[in-house]
Amino acid sequence: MVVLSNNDGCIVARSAEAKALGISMAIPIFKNWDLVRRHRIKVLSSNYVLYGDMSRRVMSILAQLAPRIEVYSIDEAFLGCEGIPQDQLSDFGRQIRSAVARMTGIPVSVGIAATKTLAKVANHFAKREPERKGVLLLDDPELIRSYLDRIPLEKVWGIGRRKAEFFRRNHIDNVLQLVAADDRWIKQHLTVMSLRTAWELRGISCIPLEAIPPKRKGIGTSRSFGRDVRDLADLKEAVAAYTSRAAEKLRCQGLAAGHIHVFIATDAFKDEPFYANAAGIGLDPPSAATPFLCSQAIRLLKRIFRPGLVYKRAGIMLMELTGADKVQSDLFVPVYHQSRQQRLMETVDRYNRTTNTGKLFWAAEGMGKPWYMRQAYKTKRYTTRWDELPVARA
DNA sequence: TCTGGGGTCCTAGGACCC
DNA sequence: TCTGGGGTCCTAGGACCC
Repeated sequence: MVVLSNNDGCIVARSAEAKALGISMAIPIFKNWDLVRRHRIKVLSSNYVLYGDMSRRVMSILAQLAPRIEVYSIDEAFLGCEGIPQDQLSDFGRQIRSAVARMTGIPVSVGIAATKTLAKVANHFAKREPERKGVLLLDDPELIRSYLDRIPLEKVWGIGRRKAEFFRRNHIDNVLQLVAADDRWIKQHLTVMSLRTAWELRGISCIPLEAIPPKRKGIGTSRSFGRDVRDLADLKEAVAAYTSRAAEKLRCQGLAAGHIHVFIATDAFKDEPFYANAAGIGLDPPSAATPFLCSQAIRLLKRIFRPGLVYKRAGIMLMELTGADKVQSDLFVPVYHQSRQQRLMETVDRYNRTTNTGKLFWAAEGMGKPWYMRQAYKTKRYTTRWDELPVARA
């Protein structure tokens, strides 16, 4: 089985069987259709509603078991192990693994070590070495060395392809050599980011656990189109729909935006000349009202739209975020907080949260949405919609 | 024919201030 | 011949993460 990115573009997840058949990560599906048909590989669109719900379930189990939790991404969390005796850490890992499996059916792997970076190394091997049964504690210096000796540079958290290349050009071919490298040299050539990585690999914590998520700096929504978009009218609909989505995320976190940015682009893979442009404007006072944000977004779109082109992608970014209730009052302009606009938005959001059928949306988003992304192989939202519950057959 | 989306952080360089 | 020192803010670009 393989799972595709948005717009059914690239392969972004593969089952063990698909990996064994030589299907590589992040390859466009159209380059793999032969293999897919030959081996009857199941192809699925991604289903973010389902993933989001399962993620929340897993994270809430972890939050009950661990003293502290930092939810790092949809499928990863760092847990603080304060107060758990050293000789019980492996047991704690096994307990996490079995609780999550029992309550969600999802297999997880657990890496335990003195720093986040080393815990990620431990996890890397917990996942891959069957004899570890999904749990690996890295506390012994010799054990740590033996694993650092075996993990490829680019698999270390914070070292990507470019940095690994740079290290190799400079005769650092292995993580142990990086650990032994000179601090000044690392800082000079690769900034403090890599210096932190090196220290973390030596067991000195430089990246603290963040139990309270830091304030968001920007909220964006962008999509590739499911088919050619040439008309300003279609682009306006798409930009309005993306703005509406981003504004929902904004209000969900109680924020207002002080800046809005719109961008559009043609297909970079096509032979035709590539056009991409962006425009932004400050919003004073900051707002979280969809109609206002949409009107601003469409004004910006008109500034960058060039007729006669085939557009492939558009997006909007909301920035300079502040708490909606922290916005400075204005003598001449009504602010969003406690306005009729806000009451309207809250009513719309509440309706859309509590109803299962249909959705209240702005007419500017359009009805047909011909530009909407492809999702030809979508599974059901099994856990969040009454009408899409899994069916058990006798 | 068909190639994802949403983020963060750091640095260098420019423009400006006194 | 010789042209200061100490700051801030902003942006673009690059690298990384999932």
